[in-house]
Amino acid sequence: MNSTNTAEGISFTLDETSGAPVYRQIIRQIENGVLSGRLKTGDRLPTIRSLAVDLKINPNTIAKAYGELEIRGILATRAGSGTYIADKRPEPEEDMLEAKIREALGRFMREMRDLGADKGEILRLIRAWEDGQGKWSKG
Amino acid sequence: MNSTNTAEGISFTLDETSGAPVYRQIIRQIENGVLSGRLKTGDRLPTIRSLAVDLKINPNTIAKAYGELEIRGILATRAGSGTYIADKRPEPEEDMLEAKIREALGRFMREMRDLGADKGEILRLIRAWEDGQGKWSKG
Amino acid sequence: MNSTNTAEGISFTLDETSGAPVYRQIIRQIENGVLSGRLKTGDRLPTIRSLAVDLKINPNTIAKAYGELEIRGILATRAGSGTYIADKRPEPEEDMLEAKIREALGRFMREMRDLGADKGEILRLIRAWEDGQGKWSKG
Amino acid sequence: MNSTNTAEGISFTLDETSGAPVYRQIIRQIENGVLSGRLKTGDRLPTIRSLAVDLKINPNTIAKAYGELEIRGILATRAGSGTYIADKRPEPEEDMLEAKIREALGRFMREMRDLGADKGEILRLIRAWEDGQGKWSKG
DNA sequence: GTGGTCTAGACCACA
DNA sequence: GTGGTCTAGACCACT
Repeated sequence: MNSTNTAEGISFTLDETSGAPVYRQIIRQIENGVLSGRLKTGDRLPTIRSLAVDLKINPNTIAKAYGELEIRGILATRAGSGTYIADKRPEPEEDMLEAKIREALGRFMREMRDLGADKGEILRLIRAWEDGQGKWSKG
Repeated sequence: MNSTNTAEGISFTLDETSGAPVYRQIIRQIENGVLSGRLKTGDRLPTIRSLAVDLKINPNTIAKAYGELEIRGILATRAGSGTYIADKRPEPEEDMLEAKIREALGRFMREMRDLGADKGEILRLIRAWEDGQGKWSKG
Repeated sequence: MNSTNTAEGISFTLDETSGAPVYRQIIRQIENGVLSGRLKTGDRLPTIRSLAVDLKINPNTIAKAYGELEIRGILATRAGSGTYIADKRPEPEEDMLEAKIREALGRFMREMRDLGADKGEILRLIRAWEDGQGKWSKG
Repeated sequence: MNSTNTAEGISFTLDETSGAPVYRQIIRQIENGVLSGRLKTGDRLPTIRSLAVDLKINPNTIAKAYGELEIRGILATRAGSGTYIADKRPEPEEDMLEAKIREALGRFMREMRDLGADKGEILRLIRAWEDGQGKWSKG
């Protein structure tokens, strides 16, 4: 389904099947990392070039994602040094996080229903889910 | 997050936040319905125009989704009558379904991890999930 | 009767009198080019916009033709780069080509019969046919 | 490729692959029959119903074709009796016929070129063409 | 500059 | 009233 990159406290996974723009997938994953607290002020992000190589996409696409997050004050670029999580982080933390979890859950339950899986089977699948199934272990 | 339509055995939900093209979201939901067996050969889909009104999008967008599925042999059109699930459905049923469930699960666990929810919390949230939270009841 | 475009190894001709949808005429000509071997894996097609200008039709119409062929695995799109004949081409080559030739011949003989031309006259006309009568020379 | 009907001096063949509207295919075949002289003033056409059954299409479609030809003075309907080739036939006979033959030839040569058949092969195929290959015999 | 998505709206073929 | 075709034009993703 995708390609994954792991580095400096965050790993990226692209879902090619969704049709969602790549730069937006990257933005969302950084946002989520910040919201959840896994990414903290001062943490360094992968360089544009290394990430481009790892995800096999054009550097401009990553630059666009980083650029937008910089505009929104979530990232800061120190020339010649790299890209970091900014000091000044937007306030609305806790609610945002809960809302995002709820949304992700809703999307998931909706899709599982469409695929014919009921609550029991979903619970069973998740219990059987192993950290390290490719994209759960690292980060 | 979205708008929903319910009719003739399938309901559609659009996720505006994902960035995924609307016509592709529709395609995926029909595919899933067919794979899971909820949509069967001969079932009639909502008309292009009625679905366009319900989802508040342009009819051409629905036509594009239906059109792609017709090219792929999943839908069949009877001019002046409507759009139906085709007789000739591709074979690879069971495996496809499992693969899609696994993929959806992977995407979900990945996103929940990014958001800082661990397996225990996920299980708790799903157990608390009520059918009828907007998108679970009908179908 | 039509407008013609020549570029990158394929030329397009639209027949306005037939009533056949323009996008389907384009599809058929690309299919034929692939079947006959004149179009090979990796060959680049005219850009949507340039072809639209040449044929004096709307770019969306070309996009629709290319799109259908992409769904069927005959074309591949590289965003920002162009549209190409796909690697993975369906197998049934030889039979398909013969069948298409037979069909075209049948259509033609049928139409000539309706128009009152017998076999002798048809042979005479074809022998007199000159390469370069507008649509025979290039390629 | 099609379905065929034979009756009262004209046989109809529908080409489903072309995408050309059915009613227009019918019109063209009647026009051609008249132009070539095979259909003469007073000749009776198949009834709408019988033709609809034979070609497996909706009677309205045939009614539309007959109706348009009636407007153009090529057909005449005698209530309760049937549809006939009209007395008053449009003048531009000879040139029209030649032009149509030339066009059909051009289309055919163009398509054969696309399919990779050269003049020699075309001549060979036509010489081998047998009356009675399904659509050449009757009428 | 490449293709992709979506809208709005007109007109056609068919049942 | 159903879907199909085409246009014009806006905006986006990606190279």
